[in-house]
Amino acid sequence: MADKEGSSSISSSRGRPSISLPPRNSMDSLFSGGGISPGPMTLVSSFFSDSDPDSECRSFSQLLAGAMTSPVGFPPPSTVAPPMTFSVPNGLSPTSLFDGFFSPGQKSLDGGKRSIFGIGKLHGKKVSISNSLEVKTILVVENGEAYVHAIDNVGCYALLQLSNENCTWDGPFGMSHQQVLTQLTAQATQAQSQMHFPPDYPSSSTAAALSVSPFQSLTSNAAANQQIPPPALDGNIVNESSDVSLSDQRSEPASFAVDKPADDGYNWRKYGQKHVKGSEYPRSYYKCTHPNCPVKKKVERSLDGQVTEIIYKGQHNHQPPQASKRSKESGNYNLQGPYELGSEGLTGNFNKSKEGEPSYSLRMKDQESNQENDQISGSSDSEEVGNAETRADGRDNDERESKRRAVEVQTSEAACSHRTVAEPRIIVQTTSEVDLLDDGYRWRKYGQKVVKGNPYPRSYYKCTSQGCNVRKHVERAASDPKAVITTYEGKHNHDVPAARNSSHNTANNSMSQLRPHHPVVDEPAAMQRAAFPSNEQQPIALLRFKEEQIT
DNA sequence: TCTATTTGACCAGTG
DNA sequence: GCACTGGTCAAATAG
Repeated sequence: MADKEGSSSISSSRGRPSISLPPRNSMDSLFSGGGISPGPMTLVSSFFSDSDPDSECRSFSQLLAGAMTSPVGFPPPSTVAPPMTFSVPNGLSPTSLFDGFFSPGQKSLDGGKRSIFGIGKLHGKKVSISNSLEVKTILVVENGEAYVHAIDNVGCYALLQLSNENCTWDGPFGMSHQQVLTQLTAQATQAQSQMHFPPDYPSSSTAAALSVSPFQSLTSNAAANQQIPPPALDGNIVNESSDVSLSDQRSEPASFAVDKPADDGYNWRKYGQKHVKGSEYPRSYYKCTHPNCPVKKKVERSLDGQVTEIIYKGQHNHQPPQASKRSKESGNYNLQGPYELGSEGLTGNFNKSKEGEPSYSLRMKDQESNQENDQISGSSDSEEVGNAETRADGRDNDERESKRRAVEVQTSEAACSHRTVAEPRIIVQTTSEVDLLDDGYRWRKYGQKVVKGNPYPRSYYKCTSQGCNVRKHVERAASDPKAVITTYEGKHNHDVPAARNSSHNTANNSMSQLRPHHPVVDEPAAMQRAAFPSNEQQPIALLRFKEEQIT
């Protein structure tokens, strides 16, 4: 594999070997299989191959590729980046960088199968790898110098050399690749403001940075922006949460699949998989790995790894694992913390976090696009839902905790503008106490069963609306018949029946109405209802609260 | 050797 | 009560 870059011409540059970037076709061949063994290259390959050259979202590499006899014919001459030469330290080639990235015995942080992020060894050098939405990078630390090897989603390669003069090296990765990428992104933002792309040219911030000055030392910016946090560049998040984008492009799921579902702040262990009837895709079952935590989730994904649906069940009885720990364990980054974003461009795309707020709250703040809401919803968990409920009903936490609730966070299937794959549909199912019993919908009891240890039967209801598959289970506590556990499954595909949707039920149903899931900024329910008067006008992310009053 | 995933078997819910 | 289906367990397997 290391020899597969035969099309690259090696020359000397500043004492280091350098290569001229081969034409796009050659680069494609490097990353599109053809004897490439599974592993990181496969990952890269799939990542690249998924890019649609005809899509509207064109990346910087397409710009570059266009300048280099690109088959996609980009970019317009006025925006063509100058031909570039890329240097590679110690004779490493772009392909050799990715070849055998994780040597035997080395384990990537997500288990070594799909190395979306990890630290490994390459030719005796410690390297880290990450992928963003558009750019994969490998940070190679060698003799106190750092090199960032970046490959974007159409296979264009660039090498950037970092000076350590102004960087803090507190370890082999003192300056993380996130920081590097942040620098790139910051540069890109600046570059974007200086470059004039055609109107139909979606920005590609990180890419732009690379295309503008692939060899530009990042030292100065690095020093100035050391506090700039690493935004969520991790592919795991991008893939399934897709909450943060490096640019103002719509975020999109990466094409490569990951074994672990969305990084929602918790650690999960897969305990089963089954092909479910009615679904062409297998369903995976995950448990929260925290001891005694009952939370589970089901993830359905398509054959190419795209998550089509995530269903959460239960409530975490613990705090999310420390982000730093998770970073080590799963390769994800801490989204918490006081971010000091160094550029307006970044500010517009990344959400700051309030200190102490969960990372998923970070993602939920200031959501503008529906898709972002989608991702955020997917990242949320029961605790988050609880927070949202608190704000929604105005009750204090204690009371809330004593209430039974069934919350459904539903996301629509907004597709990326240039993708046909739907975003995952995410449902959160939790149960706790509630007063019962009219939730506005009409139910048909279809079963009842006496459970061992409980003198009261457990009842099963189905929504009576034709074609609606929502069900609920109602169980009374053995100790207190007024304490009822109601579990909802599924999502109503219709409005609340009119007769129940008016008059006295209006107030009660205010929680049942579809509401935007926006736990940070509270809105009067009436306003939200006005904004989303029907299911057909649902926002992408919705919360449905159901409370039932026992009579 | 350890850990996570896979997968067939089993069980409970549902029609 | 039976058959089907979804959810879970746990041994086998892979990394």
